[in-house]
Amino acid sequence: MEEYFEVVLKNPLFVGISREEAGALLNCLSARIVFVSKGEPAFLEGDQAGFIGLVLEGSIQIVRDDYYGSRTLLTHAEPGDLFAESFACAGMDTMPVSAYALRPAKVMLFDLKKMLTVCSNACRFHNLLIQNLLQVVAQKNLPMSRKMQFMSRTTTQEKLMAYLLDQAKQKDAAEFDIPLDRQTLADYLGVERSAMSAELSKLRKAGYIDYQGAHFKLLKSEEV
Amino acid sequence: MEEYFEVVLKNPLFVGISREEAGALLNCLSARIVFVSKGEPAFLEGDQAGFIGLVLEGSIQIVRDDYYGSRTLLTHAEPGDLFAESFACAGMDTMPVSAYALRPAKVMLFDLKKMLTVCSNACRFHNLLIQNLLQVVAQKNLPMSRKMQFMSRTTTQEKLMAYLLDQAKQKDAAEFDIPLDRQTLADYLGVERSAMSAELSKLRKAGYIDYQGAHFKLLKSEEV
DNA sequence: ACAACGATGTTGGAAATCCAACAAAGGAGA
DNA sequence: TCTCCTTTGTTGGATTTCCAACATCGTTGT
Repeated sequence: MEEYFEVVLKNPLFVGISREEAGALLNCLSARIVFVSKGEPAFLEGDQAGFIGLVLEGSIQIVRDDYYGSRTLLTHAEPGDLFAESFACAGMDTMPVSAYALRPAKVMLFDLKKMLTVCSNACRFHNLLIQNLLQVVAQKNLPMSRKMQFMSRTTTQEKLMAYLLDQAKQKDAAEFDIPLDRQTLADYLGVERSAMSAELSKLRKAGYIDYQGAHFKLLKSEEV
Repeated sequence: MEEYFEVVLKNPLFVGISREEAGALLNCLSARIVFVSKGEPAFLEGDQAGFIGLVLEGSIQIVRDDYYGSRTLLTHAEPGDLFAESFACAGMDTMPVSAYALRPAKVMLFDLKKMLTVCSNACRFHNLLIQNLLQVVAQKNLPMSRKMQFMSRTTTQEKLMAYLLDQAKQKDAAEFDIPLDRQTLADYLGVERSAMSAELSKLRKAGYIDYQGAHFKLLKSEEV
């Protein structure tokens, strides 16, 4: 167990917990470690929910099979990442998704109930943990609703401008660097890369923006 | 205060709290009621975060002003609805959005700290409240990520099929009623209504689905 | 029954997007 | 420096979507 303290403690769920306290805490939560062979499931849709996973080694893919059985990748958890926490915290009784090991994986599982209930040992961690958990779950909301704002615009130009204006606002400057390359940005906005590049060019020609590589500049203050 | 117990208690945040307990609880949380005139802000971007709002009367709009000041509507809270809870729980120090009263409004404000900290009276509610809050916040994630799955498909047909397959799965039946009318569905999927209607027709002609009004039937089991 | 209205389906041209293929630019390594 | 390779930009044709306008259908109210 001890060899994984570092990976575990770097997760935001455990901020405020020291290495010395980790052992007692994990024990109190009756955390258990599970080995998952490559391609095998960590859990399957329909399995009982109510636990939170943390990847220690390898990687876990969360997938959803549709009505006819064809599969969509939802997320991807690497060492240090939590998974299934939204489902557990939302109070679902069974999992609406499945989780498979993309590579041979070790995952640590926590029982949510244990985390929420003040333990008999009256250890000081529960309150801290619950606040951390709340924060972790809440913080997932923000980037998602932000992304939705961009994606729900109709044209590629509008998506781009919404994204760039948001970046400008975050940096509080009309000139800034974006953290995504073109391909990643295109995927993020849900458009095709080359079409997006073309639209960027148009926006530049029209005098709305200027850019070079990842560096962008907003020029006009009118609506686009 | 008492006259609002009904609105307050119907919110999922307070499940498990009886009408008799409400007074003590709200007192313990030092909940305060604020009146907001039509068009006035309940709070502004940059204001200190750390509180949760609940609409008692009227309605509140959450808006975001972009870098140049043009405004986007994010959400809309009616009596009984919470607002700003994600920002507070995510631990943001200042609000990234503003909230205005669309109609003259009364809102109840809770200090998040008070909610998270076990009170000196050792009242039994805090634990319950925190769990409820966690659940409320987590449950916001699920519909959002679901919607994202649909919206991120490239073509309208794919969006429609993804939506319909999801409905089929939820109802666990190849035949089911959808809860949205065409216009609402189009908005939800981020496409244009008439174009969507046309695509529905094509899918029917191609033999993938059949439908009449809100009643849909999946026909082929191959990929679309 | 009839008119009025809202929701849905259909259609045709304009516009935007996708897609594939290629050009250009920039970096990393030999 | 010179490749090789990745990233970014450009282009043209096929496809899809948007948009506006209108047709159809069912409901509601008179």
